[in-house]
Amino acid sequence: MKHIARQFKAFSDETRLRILHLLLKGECCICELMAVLELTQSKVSRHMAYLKNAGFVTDRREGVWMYYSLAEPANEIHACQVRCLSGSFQGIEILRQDEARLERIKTERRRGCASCSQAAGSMISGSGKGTSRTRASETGPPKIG
Amino acid sequence: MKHIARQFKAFSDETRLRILHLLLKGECCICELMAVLELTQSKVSRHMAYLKNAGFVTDRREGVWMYYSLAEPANEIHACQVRCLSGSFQGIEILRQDEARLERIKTERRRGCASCSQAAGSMISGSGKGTSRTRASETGPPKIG
DNA sequence: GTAATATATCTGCTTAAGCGGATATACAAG
DNA sequence: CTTGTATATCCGCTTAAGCAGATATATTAC
Repeated sequence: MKHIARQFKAFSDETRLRILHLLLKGECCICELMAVLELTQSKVSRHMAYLKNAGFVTDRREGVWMYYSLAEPANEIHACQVRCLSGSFQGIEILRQDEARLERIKTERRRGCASCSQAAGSMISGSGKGTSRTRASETGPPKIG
Repeated sequence: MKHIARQFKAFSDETRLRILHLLLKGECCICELMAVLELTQSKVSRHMAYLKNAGFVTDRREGVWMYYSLAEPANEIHACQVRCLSGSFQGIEILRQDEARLERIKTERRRGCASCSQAAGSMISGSGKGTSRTRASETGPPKIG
């Protein structure tokens, strides 16, 4: 009973809904979510912990990067909740925008540009580094596909 | 978007889930919910206001009594949410108990016994009054069917 | 009008969420 | 080992939820 309330509570925050919506499109890492939703690192991380705790999300480490994706539904209730969530996302403008931005960012990454340097600061302060390859992108973790 | 978060938030409280579960079985008045769930009057009333505000519940006045029931789904999202909710209630022991208690209380009412006298106090303090008919039950508003 | 009853709302309080910013941890590379 | 990067967690704060108890409103009966 408490668990059910907790599950719905996971859906009761606008930021978490936007995150879940992006995860419906596929696996994301924290830095992608930060970039798409323009949120601080701690905020994204905290919400991911919440969603993981509620059982909706799983993570996978790949080097330094954590990749998050929707968990396989544990039971019919869980599956129903996710379907319901997905249905609720129809026709919401801000979510369409998020999706477009995510695609752009994923594409940029494929072309070798790092969407993530140091959290919400050093990329801006060290402005030259944005276009030049970072060591991180050379070693390749945020490659997709 | 905010609206969706708010709707799910309506499902994120254990008391509200229990109330919604009872309303799935049919119309109830505040005093029935108080009796079944053993809650204070202000607590039930507050949650009803919340649910009404979120669009899940409508009310109907009949004399002094307010009857609450699930609102007709306003759209497919709403309908889906209610289906999902209903599915989430399967096999939860406390909800089965609530349901049984509701049936008992509705039956008692049909036989003329008042399940509601003054809110959570005078019925207990004035212990003799519990079994004797109150004026309210003589005039008959909480009759069912 | 008064009295009684059912429900709604306000008041003051406690607890939980959510936040930004700081710090800690985990991993990779040298 | 040190350095750098990505993420997680802690700290202090602010705001929202939820609560009991008190009060207000609405309706009925007289």
